[in-house]
Amino acid sequence: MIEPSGRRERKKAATRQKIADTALHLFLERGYDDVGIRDVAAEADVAVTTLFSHFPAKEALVFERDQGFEHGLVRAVTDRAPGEPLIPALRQEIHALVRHCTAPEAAPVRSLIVSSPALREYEESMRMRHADTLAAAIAADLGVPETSTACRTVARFVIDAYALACEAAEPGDAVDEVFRMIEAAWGASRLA
Amino acid sequence: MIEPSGRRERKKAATRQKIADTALHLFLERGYDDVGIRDVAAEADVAVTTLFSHFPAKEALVFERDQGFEHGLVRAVTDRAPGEPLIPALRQEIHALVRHCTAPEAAPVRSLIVSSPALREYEESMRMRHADTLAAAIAADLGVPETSTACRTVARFVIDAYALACEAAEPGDAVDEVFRMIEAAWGASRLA
DNA sequence: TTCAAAACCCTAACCGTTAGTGTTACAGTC
DNA sequence: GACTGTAACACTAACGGTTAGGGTTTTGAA
Repeated sequence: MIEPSGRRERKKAATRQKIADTALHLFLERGYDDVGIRDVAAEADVAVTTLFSHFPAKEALVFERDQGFEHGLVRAVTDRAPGEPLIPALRQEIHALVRHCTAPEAAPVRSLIVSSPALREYEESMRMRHADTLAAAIAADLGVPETSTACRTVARFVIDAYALACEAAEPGDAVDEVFRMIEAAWGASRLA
Repeated sequence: MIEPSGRRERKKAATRQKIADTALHLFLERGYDDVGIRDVAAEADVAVTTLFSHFPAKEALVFERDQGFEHGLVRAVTDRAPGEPLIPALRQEIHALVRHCTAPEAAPVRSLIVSSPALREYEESMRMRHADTLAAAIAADLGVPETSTACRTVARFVIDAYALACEAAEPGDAVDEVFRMIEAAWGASRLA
């Protein structure tokens, strides 16, 4: 109940930031597989255990900037104007997210991820959790049970749209193309 | 070019089988996390290095029986009667696969997988590779480039159908429901 | 018979991750 | 300002999956 004020919070955030920055820097410099956790910890001047108290796994160091992905999707559902249809709102959000991750300044990190199976797997598994969260948000918004197959399906499809577009030659066009398909799929479900 | 005849192949297969059987037995008995690779190797009476020359990772021991999943999907595309439409063929195949994995005798292995995050993640990542293979097969069948977004999309959707149905209360109904959506999505793509 | 390769074994390590056990620095209280 | 609980951090040592290095046996073929 007592929320810590000021310095302690800032120091913690600074430590976390320093670890993430150091890690990304080393990874980009020497490659993900050629930098060990012990290297990162040493360079960031923290103990290995401290590193793991801030991040659940080595891979998480790379996706530090990726916060807000899940939150953004949920908000696209919950915060949309009354009467605004679901799918276009999600389409717009996915457009934004895809632009963000295919931006030129994100290219080094992207190629880092693509070049490491461990990172690709980790990302995929993150996205699946996001799909579950999104499905729950959609179900809540529509007032149907969380286990609704249609909600879970469309949530997965939306995450697929993101993944496919990030790998496509023309990401923006890919989003539109996949979303035309999603729109049709949603129309064919009982909940449309 | 020279294919080894007989005994050597059989012995290798037998070793592989023995490792997989021993592993599954131990996992079901004591739980996935409470059985180490060294336990499995000792019980199967092989060296740890031998085990890893047969299986790429601990998780793979659990999915040994799962061979044919990918192959079945691809064959559903390539071996269908001339003129038979794509989606219903895939629907039928997914129905079969879902029945197989929700069958009562598969329940212990299923709950083993569900209860272990590592196994769930490994399965998810396997399925994604299957989606890529399926996408390539569909693209080849339709004579379009492998990078076709519509093909890659529908392949992912089909894999989603499998995953969603396996977790659904009524797997058969879930397959049908998701495939109604996929059918609509496919119809909305340029390739239909 | 001889030979190369395949399959296997053993040892020792690497690396991500965690448990156990302190130590320090801060926040709220007196 | 001293006191105290606790959050953040450190250190050591280990665990468990995985791999490298290097050797031995089995097998198929010349």
